[in-house]
Amino acid sequence: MKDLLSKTILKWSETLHKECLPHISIDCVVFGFHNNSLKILLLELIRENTWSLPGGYIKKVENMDDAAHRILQERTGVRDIFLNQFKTFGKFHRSEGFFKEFDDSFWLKQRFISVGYYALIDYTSVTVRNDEFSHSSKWIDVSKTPTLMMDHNQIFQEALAQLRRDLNYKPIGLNLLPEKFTMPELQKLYEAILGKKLNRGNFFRKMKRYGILTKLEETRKGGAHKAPDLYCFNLEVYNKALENGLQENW
Amino acid sequence: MKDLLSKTILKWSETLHKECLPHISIDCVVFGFHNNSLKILLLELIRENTWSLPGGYIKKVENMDDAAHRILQERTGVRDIFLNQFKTFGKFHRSEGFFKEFDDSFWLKQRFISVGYYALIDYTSVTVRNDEFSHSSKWIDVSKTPTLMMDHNQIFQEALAQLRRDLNYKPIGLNLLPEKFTMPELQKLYEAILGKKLNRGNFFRKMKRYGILTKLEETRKGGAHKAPDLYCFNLEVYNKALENGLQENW
DNA sequence: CCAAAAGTGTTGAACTTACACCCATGA
DNA sequence: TCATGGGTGTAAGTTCAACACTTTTGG
Repeated sequence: MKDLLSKTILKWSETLHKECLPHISIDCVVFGFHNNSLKILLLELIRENTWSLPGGYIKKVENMDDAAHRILQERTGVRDIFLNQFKTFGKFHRSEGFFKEFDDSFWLKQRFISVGYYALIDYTSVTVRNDEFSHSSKWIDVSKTPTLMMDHNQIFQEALAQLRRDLNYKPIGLNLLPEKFTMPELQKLYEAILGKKLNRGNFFRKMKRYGILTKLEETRKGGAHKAPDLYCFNLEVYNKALENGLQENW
Repeated sequence: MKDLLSKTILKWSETLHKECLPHISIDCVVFGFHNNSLKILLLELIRENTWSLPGGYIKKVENMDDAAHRILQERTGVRDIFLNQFKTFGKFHRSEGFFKEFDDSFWLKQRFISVGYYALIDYTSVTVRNDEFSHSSKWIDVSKTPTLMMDHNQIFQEALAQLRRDLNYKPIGLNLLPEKFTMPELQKLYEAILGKKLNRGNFFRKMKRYGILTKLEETRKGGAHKAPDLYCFNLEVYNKALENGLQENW
């Protein structure tokens, strides 16, 4: 076991042991929206063909939610990320296999219970940074995710399911889109999350009825066709509406 | 610090240290339904006026979900409890205060991140057992909960909120009611969870439309008035219906 | 001019809410 | 007989799905 990943983990073991709580980790499913499709941020580890969700550990004197924010800020450069804790994964064997051939003294080989968060990020505001464990970070379409390490595929699937359930209860559009967006973009986002086509006219009317959008004076110039109107969210109405949830049936 | 609670904790410290994962605990909000009102199971600790949610720790070689089941089985005697993990609580200061005056060597004084589960139990099938830390266990109406230790009031509130959201997605009636029940009982359960009155005729029609109930030949004799019909759930239809959720609007 | 975007109209079905009314029946 | 439970009727209002039609406008 002398590959680069092993060496890197060994190097970090002592620091992690000193600073972080043992047995508890955080895994993040970071959603972004680009080119009309929903994507998640995946890391390719410095060991070949090993994909992982971004994650990290909780410092001994740090709130758990703060740890999740810190982990993602280090990774994406974005402050004030919208984060939602959705489930904690605690199977005894969940990381078995992955660290099999590592030395038992490796801090990362201990049993971990992992708290899952999903994050919503405006794709355009992210500059991904790699760390010592990962040589590349990529946005991957949710329908084309590769096999991930440990139980990360399951964690991702549960995050996506929760995202769907949360669509009418959390400011999902607000956090996945840039400040200004067009109606077709918003519709495509909803379609991507729900995994089905929606009727344009009805979608328009429904959004209008909610009253959560403010139509701006500007339009988006430069496209090949008619310039679509730009909208932004009316934060006051949006947040108030979410208290009781929007409509259920799509 | 020589009161009974301190002594008991000290006595258990070594065993817990050997057998359980540090820094991780489980707290359970156990819901039951009795006398037309929704109740939760609370423990009165052997220190006076200290109320707590039932909880415990995860063994080093045990799945987290199994730990939750074990903890509740020891407490209630019920196997196969319906359990739903709803949120994990990880504030750094969440247990601060409570163990302030305890010796630092106490295993329970370390920082804990607590995984919250809510449980649904048929009230009639429970025989509560106390343990060395609690001298009594009581079912308390959700609207009359006392002040609980640490952040347990918050944990309870979040469990109740999640229970409401889950009403159309989880077999909540099935797990809170005895096998056979009457339509007024089912309606009272829904009213208790949602915290509002529902129209009887419409409730009846809605349940009928779902097709999740099977009307039995028997009636419940012995009441002061007309004997109400007994129903049970049609498990096949019920489970299938829950896959996509029932209706939203109550 | 064309294709995309914006906006409106319509229709039937389904569902909700809020009543009211009738019948059955156990003690 | 009377309070409770069971069951149905109805009317108004809302929402949704599906479809079609018109208008606008950038390049």
